[in-house]
Amino acid sequence: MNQLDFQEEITQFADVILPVPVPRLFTYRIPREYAGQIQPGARVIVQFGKTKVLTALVARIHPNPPKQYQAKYILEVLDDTPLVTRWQLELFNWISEYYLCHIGEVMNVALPSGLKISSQSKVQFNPDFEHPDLLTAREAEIVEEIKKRQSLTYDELARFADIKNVYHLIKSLIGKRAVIVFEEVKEKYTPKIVRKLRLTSFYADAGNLTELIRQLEKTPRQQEVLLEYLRHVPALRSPELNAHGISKSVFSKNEELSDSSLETLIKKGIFETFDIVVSRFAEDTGVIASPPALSEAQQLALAGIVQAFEEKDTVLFHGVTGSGKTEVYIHLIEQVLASGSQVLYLVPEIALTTQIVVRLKKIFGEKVGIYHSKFSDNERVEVWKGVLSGRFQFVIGVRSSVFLPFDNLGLIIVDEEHEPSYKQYDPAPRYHARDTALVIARMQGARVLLGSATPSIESYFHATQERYGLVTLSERFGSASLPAIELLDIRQARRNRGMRGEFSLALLQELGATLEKKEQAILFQNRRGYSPYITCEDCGWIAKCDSCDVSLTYHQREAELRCHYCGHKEPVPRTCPACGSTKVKTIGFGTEKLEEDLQLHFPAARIQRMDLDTTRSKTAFQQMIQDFEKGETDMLVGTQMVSKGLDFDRVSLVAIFDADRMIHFPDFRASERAFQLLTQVAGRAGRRKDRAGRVVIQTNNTQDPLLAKVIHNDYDGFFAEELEERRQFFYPPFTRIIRLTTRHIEQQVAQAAASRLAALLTAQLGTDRVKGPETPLVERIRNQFLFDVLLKFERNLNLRAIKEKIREVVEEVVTTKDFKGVSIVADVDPV
DNA sequence: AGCACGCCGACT
DNA sequence: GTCGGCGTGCTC
Repeated sequence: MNQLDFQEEITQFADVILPVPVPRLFTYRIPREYAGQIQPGARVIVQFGKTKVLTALVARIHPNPPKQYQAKYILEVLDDTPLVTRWQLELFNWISEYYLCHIGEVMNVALPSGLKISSQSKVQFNPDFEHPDLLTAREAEIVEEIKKRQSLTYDELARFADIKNVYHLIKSLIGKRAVIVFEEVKEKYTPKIVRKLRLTSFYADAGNLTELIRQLEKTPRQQEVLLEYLRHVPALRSPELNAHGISKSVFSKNEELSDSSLETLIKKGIFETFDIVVSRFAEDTGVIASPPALSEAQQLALAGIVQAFEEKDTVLFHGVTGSGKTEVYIHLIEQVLASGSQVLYLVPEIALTTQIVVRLKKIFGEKVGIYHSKFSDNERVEVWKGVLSGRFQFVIGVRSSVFLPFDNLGLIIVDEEHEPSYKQYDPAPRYHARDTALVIARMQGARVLLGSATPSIESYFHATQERYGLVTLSERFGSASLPAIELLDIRQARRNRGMRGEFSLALLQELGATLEKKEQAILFQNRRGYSPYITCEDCGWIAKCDSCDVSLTYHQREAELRCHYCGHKEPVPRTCPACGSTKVKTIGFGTEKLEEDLQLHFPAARIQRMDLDTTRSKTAFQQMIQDFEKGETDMLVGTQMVSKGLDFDRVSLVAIFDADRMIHFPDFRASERAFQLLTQVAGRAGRRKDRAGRVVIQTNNTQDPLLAKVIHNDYDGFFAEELEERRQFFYPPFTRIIRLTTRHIEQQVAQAAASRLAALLTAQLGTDRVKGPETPLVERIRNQFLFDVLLKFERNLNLRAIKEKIREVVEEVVTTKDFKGVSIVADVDPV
């Protein structure tokens, strides 16, 4: 026996990642018939526990049988080539360590659910059931239902039987041989199949076809169908084209044509139908535009970036709003694609509108894949496979696209890198897509370009420390100028009777003038709904959520009160539930009220509201953008949605409400957020040179230093001051933060667990690094009380070992008897 | 997570 | 005795 044969005899084992929150890999035995065929990164089907069947991901293969237990066999192998690259496996590992989560949770978020098969336990009537007499009356009723519905999940059964724990019931029914349980496995990805139609090969011949047309004179309806087919497919001229046929739906949709005639032709053997698998992404017909010409300033920026990449792997591109960063990206992308490397272009969720996509598709055509949460799962699977096969060399996507199976990235662009929406909170992993991108780039030797008009303090700090390159573009494209920003003192206006509701007279005048000039306005209020409170004027009662510690927001259109934390809804009370008074009033205002008031002031204006509530449907957002672009909307009222990357030509006025609230939000990032948001919203105005833009900020404090910096577009001044604050109070970028949150139905238990956690951590890490426990801003959500323990670490400290300690301490606290039911969430680098 | 299993209190 | 709630611990 030579050595090769010998090796084949050795049983191999696979350590797999399971898509469940268990703390380590599990080892399965590879069946002989798959020996040598399974690679790391392939998916396999395994049984986990007594009944569950799951899709697992092979992390490594080795010949070492586990010593403590007998490994189960892998049931099936789904991929003969890796579905997940070795980089990704490495990345999963990094994320689970860095962000303190389980690797299975990473897998769960990374893979589109279409690539995960899982089983569900179901009960089914036993066809060999012999003794119905053994059943109780209630059981008989339940068995009848199971028989009627074929099969039921445990949940469905629990609901029908109206019991909480279904176990004893099933146990009894199985014992009486009335039912059997089985595992239903769902394959989720289904290829898109199109039914097509063509002439059978005999009639594809020109001579036979001509003869056929003549023969069909007698049956004009059938002839009509044939002629219609020939209009689409010139089979007479080119029999080859017939082989591709035509989508059958073209015919069934045409009401002029007789369906039955077509069916007759198929029966006669003249036409035949066949199925083909098609892509869900329309093949581009290749209308390729060339990259836009760059202005002199843009060229300089491009050259600066290319040069900076010579020395630094990461470059921060600080370009003012409207400076045309996208054009620079396009040239850079083109260069990288030409060199044969892949490109990932990350955008915040909302910016992924037709605006950018259409533009880039025109230039890069079929190479571009789009990855977006509003895509169906099948579409996501196709993008995944397209990246793997090389069809998509370039992907534009939201945060989760950092998980796509790239293996040769040359460039990652993180557009609007300051956007907090790059950080995921729920579910775990609580990863930051920008920071993850930096890690991927380091693994694959790619460059990262961070773009923003208002860089995050962290990124700009790294740039000033020369860890990143820095390229600045400080003029707007096409010699448009930055908008003039004006502060309107509403405190004074209120004294002088200069307010009409939430609008100052000065603002109303500006809005009127904008309408008159047939220009557009954007009104920004970062709060949705009609009003954040309703209250009783007589007794002071305020509508609050039953399960959260927040007031309910009044939504007028739905006539509802809603909790923005747990989603709870209830009808609006006509009278005060506490004292019966009818004087129930709204306090404060959201976008819905602004919209209503605006319409009263300008009855003829076409007004659109854009917030979470009006953009729920897949197309609503795009429709609004299109209407606004075409000038079919005069005024757009919205939340921060209107601040992100939208590019409209005709906006000459931007109005900002409630700026003070943003600035004084109790969070160390409030100033940064406010500066970014205000600057970004302001930047929507005057993006073309023939229309100067104006921005009006209504404020109670015209002397606010932050507003002064927004007005003068003084990023450097803002940065210097903010950095000094952060240094003084020991906040990022000088420290790294890990926030641990305890949760429990009882306040005392949550607090006690947090205290214990803090004490244990203090013992390990020292008093300086542990802060708390403290109550978070909202101290109860979904009936659970929350407490925070904040850990702060010096920037240059290696946290690897410390994070292991944290894991242990958390484990210790949640398994303590007194803290039963306490859950602890770890958020690394919270935003 | 999701499931099996066993303990225990309530109720016929 | 039996039924159903609830807590616990394990999963290769």
